Order: sequence, then structure tokens, then C-alpha cells
Amino acid sequence: MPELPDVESFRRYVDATCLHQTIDDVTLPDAALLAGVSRRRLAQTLPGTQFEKTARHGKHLAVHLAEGHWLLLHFGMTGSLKYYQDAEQEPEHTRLLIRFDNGYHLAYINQRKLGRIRLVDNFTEFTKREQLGPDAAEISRATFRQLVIGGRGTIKTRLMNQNIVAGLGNVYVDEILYHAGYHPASKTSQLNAADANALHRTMRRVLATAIKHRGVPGDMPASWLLPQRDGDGQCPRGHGKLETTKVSGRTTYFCPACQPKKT
DNA sequence: AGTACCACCTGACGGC
DNA sequence: TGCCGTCAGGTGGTAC
Repeated sequence: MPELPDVESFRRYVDATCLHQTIDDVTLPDAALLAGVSRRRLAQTLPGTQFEKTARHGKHLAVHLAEGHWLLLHFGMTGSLKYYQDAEQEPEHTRLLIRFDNGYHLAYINQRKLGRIRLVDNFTEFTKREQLGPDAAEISRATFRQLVIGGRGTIKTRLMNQNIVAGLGNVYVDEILYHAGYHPASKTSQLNAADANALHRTMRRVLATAIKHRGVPGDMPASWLLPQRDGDGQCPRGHGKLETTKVSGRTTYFCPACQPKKT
């Protein structure tokens, strides 16, 4: 479930493997993921150019091409990348395959096809056009406070909204609310500046830790909720079984003892 | 401006 | 064995 830490790990992976190599050719086994760009246009644009640098905003990975455009990858919930040499190693569900002139391949894999592949002139303009909120790993405390408290709705829904803060999804919002001690259905109208500051501090810490562990669930600290996301997950602080509920349609894990509701 | 619900999409899993 | 319903969840659309 690629959220900000996963996408940041993909970005670093591309930086570590694919920069400054000339693209020989591109294969698009499935055009269903293309958004605003045709198969033909990608096949015309990519060969002959190189990946120059990468950027990320929320859950969007952007690769700047030496010829000027940005290749944008969104991973949905089942997307990932793999860099490999032998053609035989091509992963299942590869939806975009780039072959470099050093003989290596970069595969964009996406089993459930909920991701998007785009080609845009300007990444910053794209994030504005999509009205994405500030990146969750970069947002200042003051801006966060302004966007996240007050108004209507629940804190979980607010934090999941990419137009408010970009990068958080179901799993990491649950994680942040657990560590900060807020019930996911707490009303934003009941939160004050101190609550916002605490949430901001916790969010930054959770994201930094998750990035350090490359978003791999099994590598997260034992004190985290994430490894407990299954049938009978336990509160890592010893309060017994976690509860699940639906908040705006998403399965939500929380500990009723650690996370009292503010209604 | 909220919520509620559906659709997209595939594969795993439980029930019968 | 095998069929079917449900669930996973990021996003976007619609109805209310």
C-alpha cells in the first residue's frame, strides 16, 4: 500500500539505480494506467533520453527527463518498482517497462491497476492543478495547524484527504493517531492548537522512522500498530486487543485505551 | 462542505 | 473441488 514512505523509498531506489542512462526502448503491456498520455506519445518521448533527477510530492513520484518532461508514477495500492538485468526476471504485472542502454530494465509493477502513469511539462504545476495539499513530510507546523483543526469532519478523514495534506493513507494515518493518542473519529472541531502541534510532531516522527525502514512493514518498531494490522492485533502497549471500525469506508485499527474520542 | 456509496482492479480466503 | 461473496485500499465520481 504505497503511501509517502514507500514512494520516497521508490524515489531513492530510482536515484540509486537509473539516473543518467540512455533509454533504449519502452514497453507498455497495459495502457489502462495511462492518464492524459497515449501509449504512442510515451513510446516517442522516452527512447533516447535519460532520467535526470527525481522528485516526490505526496504519493506521486516524478522523474525529470533530460529532454524536459516529467514522467509521473502513482502507485495506487499495489504498485512498486524493480530494477534488474536479465529479461527473464521481468516481474508479473509489469505495466511499464523501460530498458536502458546498459542492458538493465526498470519495471513499474501494478497488480491491481489502481495507479497512474503520466507525462507532464511541469511537476509543480501538476500538483497545483490537482490541488494537492503540502507534502506531509515537508509541511510546516503552522500550515498544518491551519489546515487540520477546525471545520467539520473527523481527524482521520481530514488527514487522508490529499487536498489537505499529501502523502498519508489508511495505514500511516492509523499509525500517527495511535502514537499521538487520538481516536480516529475525533471531530476536528474539538481539536485545538496544542492538538495540532502534537499531531504534527508525531506525523513527522512516524514518517521519518518509516522512511528509515524503507516502508517495509516487517522492519517497523515493535511499538508500532502496523505489524498488528490483522484479525486479532494487540495494542503494543499491552492494552489487549485492538478494535477495528470503519471511518469513511476504510478499515481503521485503534486502541480504545490509548485513543479516547473527542466528539 | 460533509457523508455515503459505488466503481475500478486482482487475488486471497472463508463458507458451503 | 469449485463456486461465490467479501475484503484489501487509493482515487474519483455521484447523489444527497
